[in-house]
Amino acid sequence: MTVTIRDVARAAGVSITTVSRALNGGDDVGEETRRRVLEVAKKLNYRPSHVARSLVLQKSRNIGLLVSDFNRGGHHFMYDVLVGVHDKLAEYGYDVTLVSTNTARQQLISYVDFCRERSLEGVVVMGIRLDDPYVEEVVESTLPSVVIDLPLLSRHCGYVMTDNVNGVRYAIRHLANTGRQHIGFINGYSQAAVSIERLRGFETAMRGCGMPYSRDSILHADFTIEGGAKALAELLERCPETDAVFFASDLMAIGGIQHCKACGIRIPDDLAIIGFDNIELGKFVTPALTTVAQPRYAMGADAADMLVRMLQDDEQPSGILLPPELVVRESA
Amino acid sequence: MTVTIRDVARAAGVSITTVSRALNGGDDVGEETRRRVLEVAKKLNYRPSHVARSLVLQKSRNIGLLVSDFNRGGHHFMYDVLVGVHDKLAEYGYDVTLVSTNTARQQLISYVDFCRERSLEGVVVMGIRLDDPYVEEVVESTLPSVVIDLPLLSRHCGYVMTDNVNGVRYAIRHLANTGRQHIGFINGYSQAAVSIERLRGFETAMRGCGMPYSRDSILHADFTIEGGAKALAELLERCPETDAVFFASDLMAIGGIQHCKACGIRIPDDLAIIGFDNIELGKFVTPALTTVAQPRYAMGADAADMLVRMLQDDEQPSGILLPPELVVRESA
DNA sequence: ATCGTACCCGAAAACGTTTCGGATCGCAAG
DNA sequence: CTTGCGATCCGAAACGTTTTCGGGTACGAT
Repeated sequence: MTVTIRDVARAAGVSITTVSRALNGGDDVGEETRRRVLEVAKKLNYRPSHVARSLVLQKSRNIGLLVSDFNRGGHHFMYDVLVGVHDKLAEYGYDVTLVSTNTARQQLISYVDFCRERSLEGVVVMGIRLDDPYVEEVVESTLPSVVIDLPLLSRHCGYVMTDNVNGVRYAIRHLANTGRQHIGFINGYSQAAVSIERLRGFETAMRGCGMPYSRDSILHADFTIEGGAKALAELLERCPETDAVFFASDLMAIGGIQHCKACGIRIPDDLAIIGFDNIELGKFVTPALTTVAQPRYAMGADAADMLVRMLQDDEQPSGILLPPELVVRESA
Repeated sequence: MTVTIRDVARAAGVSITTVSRALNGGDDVGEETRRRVLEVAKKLNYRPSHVARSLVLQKSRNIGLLVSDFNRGGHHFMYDVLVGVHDKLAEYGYDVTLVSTNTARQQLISYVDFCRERSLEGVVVMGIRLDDPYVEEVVESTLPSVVIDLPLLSRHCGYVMTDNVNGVRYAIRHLANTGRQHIGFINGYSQAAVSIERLRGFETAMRGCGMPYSRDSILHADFTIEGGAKALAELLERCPETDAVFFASDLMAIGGIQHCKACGIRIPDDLAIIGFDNIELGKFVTPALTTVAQPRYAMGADAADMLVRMLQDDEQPSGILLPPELVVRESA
């Protein structure tokens, strides 16, 4: 049925050793023989079996893409990162297999064991949170891994994330430059690593602009539209003088916009709004959302790149911060 | 380093044959022996090597998810389908590896060969078009496959798609029921299979409602926002009496909305608009978009399900039509 | 004593590769 | 004539499993 190296050897009148060498560019095979072997291999449409090769080489050239929670909000984010990871890995000749944590299978065994079973050489992790039970495993295991959006660094674990601190600074600076005086901040789920970073960014940026702010003007929501709307309502009740709000995600910002529409608050005249993420949606809400863009595809590609360098050149893992970009539209 | 079946055998004082049998539930192994083997295996944290097993069983329990063009518009669509495919396959104990057609690697060898190299047992295909060179390969190859959104049926190839005809009918019926008299249709890229289906749906639905329409009121665009806007402009020029438009995609419909805003056309008073896809965006544009929803996750899950049944029970492939749903919001 | 019958268990082949350590040959050098 | 050597090739082991086939043991019946 399937044509093996033995078939090629027989058809070319040489040993399988010679076929292997001829195909893999080994040096001790005659020029004439190599030509014949290549020709026969092509005629038979021979494809070397990756699983047999993996077995003997003890390398699968296969890496896992671990998605901690597949059906969480950030579709766009996940998808773009995924494509970035795939493209870069394909470029290096690696395959990628999907690994999710929320299927019944993975509940039973640890994800490291899951990868060991499949001889995955490494793994790119995304969608994980600080309070996730996986964090410990990722950090301590010897399985090479790169985490997206969570600053985990160890002997075998690196990370790539957006430079949230500077991203927030761009936003705050823009608000200050356009004359806003009382800036509120609606942050995300407090156990998300990005929330911590963005809070730090907010505080340093405010201080950098010499702008006073009170604890009252910093709220937490849950990254959803409804959460954003509710949080904004509370913020405005606490601090009625607020004339600008920075949301830690576009979805929450859109919730904010909806709240304003419902209350007759004019954007950006009465209140300026800036989000974070640059989801496609933001371009189409009215007013169009000013936001901080993350280089999603690049995050995936860079993560893959770092993982490959760890595997091939056994480079030390590192932490990479990718520059965000302020996208000014109508809402601020 | 890694613990193999041999280590377990040694530690348990039995042969590797017995270990294999004990772990896989073979029947001719003593109860006491089995207990001991299981215990030792657990203590050593033994994980059977999938690649070794794949080699001897000649089955990889691994299926490919072929994405014809990763970075085309339909992010949401692709992602949801992907998750559906993954979840269902995980449930059955299959792994899924990503296969894309637009990397340099896949340009060199056919996708069937790509799958053969990796011993993939089957493949779910999405994002493919009628004029795609892959179509022929998918249909003719003996590699079990299920195609999303393209009605390809052969000995080893089935498909699952939304019931576009009925989806369109729901939309048209809604427009007719709300008193619209002159309905236009802006279709997508003509080589997309769904476009053909949707055109068919439009024609039968219009006839079903006893509503006259001219060829002039049917236009083609390219599934993009800009394309939708331009197409609507031309439609209104050709047929100024138009009081409702059905777009073959939400993105194009949103383009239509933008055009209306720019021209001062009121929605839905002057013009009713309905889209197709139910992308997240539609909920947030103003006016909120009325649209036909596709069961994206279910499409992926059903495709996976069918593929597994082909593999395990060698069932014949079939064509599955999933019911769409009309989501009425503000634009019609 | 012989036979049959369960019941356990192991040796070895097989899956398709890569690679190590020779083997053969021709030819130049001693 | 031996020796050495480069060039070219091959045999066989190894990777970690599953499975076929057969061997052994114990026990009861003939």
